Amino acid sequence: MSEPPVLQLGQRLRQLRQERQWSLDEAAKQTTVSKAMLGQIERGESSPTLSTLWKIATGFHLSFTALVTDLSVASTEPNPQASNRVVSDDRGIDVVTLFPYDPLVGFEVMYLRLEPGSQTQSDPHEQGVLEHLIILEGELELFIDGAWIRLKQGDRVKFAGDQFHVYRNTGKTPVVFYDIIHYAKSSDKS
Amino acid sequence: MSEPPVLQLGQRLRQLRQERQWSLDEAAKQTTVSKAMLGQIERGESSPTLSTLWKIATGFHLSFTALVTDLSVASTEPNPQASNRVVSDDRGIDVVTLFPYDPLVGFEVMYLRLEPGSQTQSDPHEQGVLEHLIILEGELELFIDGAWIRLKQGDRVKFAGDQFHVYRNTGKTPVVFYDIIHYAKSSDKS
DNA sequence: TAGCACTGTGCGCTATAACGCACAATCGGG
DNA sequence: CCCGATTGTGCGTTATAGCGCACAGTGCTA
Repeated sequence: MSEPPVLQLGQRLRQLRQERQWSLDEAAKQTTVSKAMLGQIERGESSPTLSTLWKIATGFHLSFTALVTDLSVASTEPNPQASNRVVSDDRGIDVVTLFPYDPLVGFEVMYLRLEPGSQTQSDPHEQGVLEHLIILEGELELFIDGAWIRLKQGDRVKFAGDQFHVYRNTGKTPVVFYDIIHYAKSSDKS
Repeated sequence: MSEPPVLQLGQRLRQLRQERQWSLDEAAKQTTVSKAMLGQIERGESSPTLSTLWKIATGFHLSFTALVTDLSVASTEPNPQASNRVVSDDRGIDVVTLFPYDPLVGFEVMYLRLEPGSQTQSDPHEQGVLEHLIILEGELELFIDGAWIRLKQGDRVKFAGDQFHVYRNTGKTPVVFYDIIHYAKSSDKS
C-alpha cells in the first residue's frame, strides 16, 4: 500500500482551516490543540495521535471520518475498463477486483468479462462460500450442480461456490458480470 | 462532545484481531507495530499516532476508514428503522432489490436508477453499516461527511452508511448504480 | 515614522508513544 | 513430571508528540 498519510492529512487540515478563514491561533482556540502543533501537522512534520486528531475533528465540527476520509486508500477506483486488468485464465477472460476482500464484511467483488467462445472453470472455493452473479452484458452459461443454466443481461443468481463450477460464453458478444463472493464467517480468505 | 475514542479503538482492534484469530505476536508481524504497543492500544492505555494507525489498517488489510469508521463523532442517534432506508421524493427514482438481505452473508444488493435532476437522501443506517457503490451509467454525486463527491461510470466507493448521505443526479442522463449494503455482524436487518 | 496586533515558525522542555526485552502463566508433547 | 513454545503484560529506554514561549515578518493606524 501507499505511504503513511501524514502529508495528506497536513494538506487537508490546512485546506479545512483556510476554508473557514481561521488563523492558526483561531484554530488552536477551537480545537484546544496548540498553534505550534497545528502548524507542525499542516507542514507534515508530525504524526498526530488519535486524541489530537479527535480534538481537531471536534473543533472543526467534523465527524472523525470526515477528517480522515481522504486518507483511505482510494476507495474510489477508476473505471475498470481503464484500470489494470488481470487476465486470470485462458484467452478472452478479464478479471478485475472491484472491492478486495474485507474481513469486516466477509466478501469481495469481482468484475469478469468473457469474450465469445471463452470459458473458465472454478475449483470449489472453501466450504461455506456463497457467490452472487449479476449479469451486465451478454448471456452467461453457468455450469453448476451438474447442469448448465443460462443467464442473460439483468439476471442474477446466488449459488454455493464451494463446488466445482464453470462460466462460459457461447454467444457472439462478450459477457460481462459481477461476482460478489462471500466467505463463511470467521474464515480469512487467504 | 463525547470522549476521545481511545477505548473504542482498543475494543475494535481486539475484535478485529480475534476475528482473524491472530495472536498479538501475529498481529505485530502483520502490522509491523510492536506486540507491546498493540496490547497497550487494545487496553486503551495509549493513543496511537496516525502513522501507527496506518500501519495497523494496512496490516489488517483494511482501508483506513474501515478501521476508524466507528469512531465517528456521530452524535446523531442511529436510525433504528433501517427497513425503509430510502427517504424520497420518489419521482425519478427506481429501486430494485437484486439480492434481499440474507443473515448468512450480512448484506443486500440494491439497484438504483436516478433520472436527471433527481435526488434521494438516506438517514443514517444503524451503526456499522458499510455501503459499496458501483456506478454503471451516468455520473452520480454522493454527499457524504459534509462534501460532495462525483462518481462516474465504472467508479466505485465504499463508505460508512451509518451517517446521513445523499445521492443526486445533476447530469443530463440517468444514473444507474448498484449498492451493496453490509450490516454489522450480529445485526439482523429487520 | 513608530507602535501595535496578528501570523506562522523554531526551539527547548515535558509527557508519552513505541520499542525490545524479560517474565509469569498456560498449554501440549515426550 | 519436565521442557519448549506460545501468549499477553510490565518495565525501562529512546524517539517524538505536544506544548509555551520568543521572535521575525507583515499590515494597519496614529
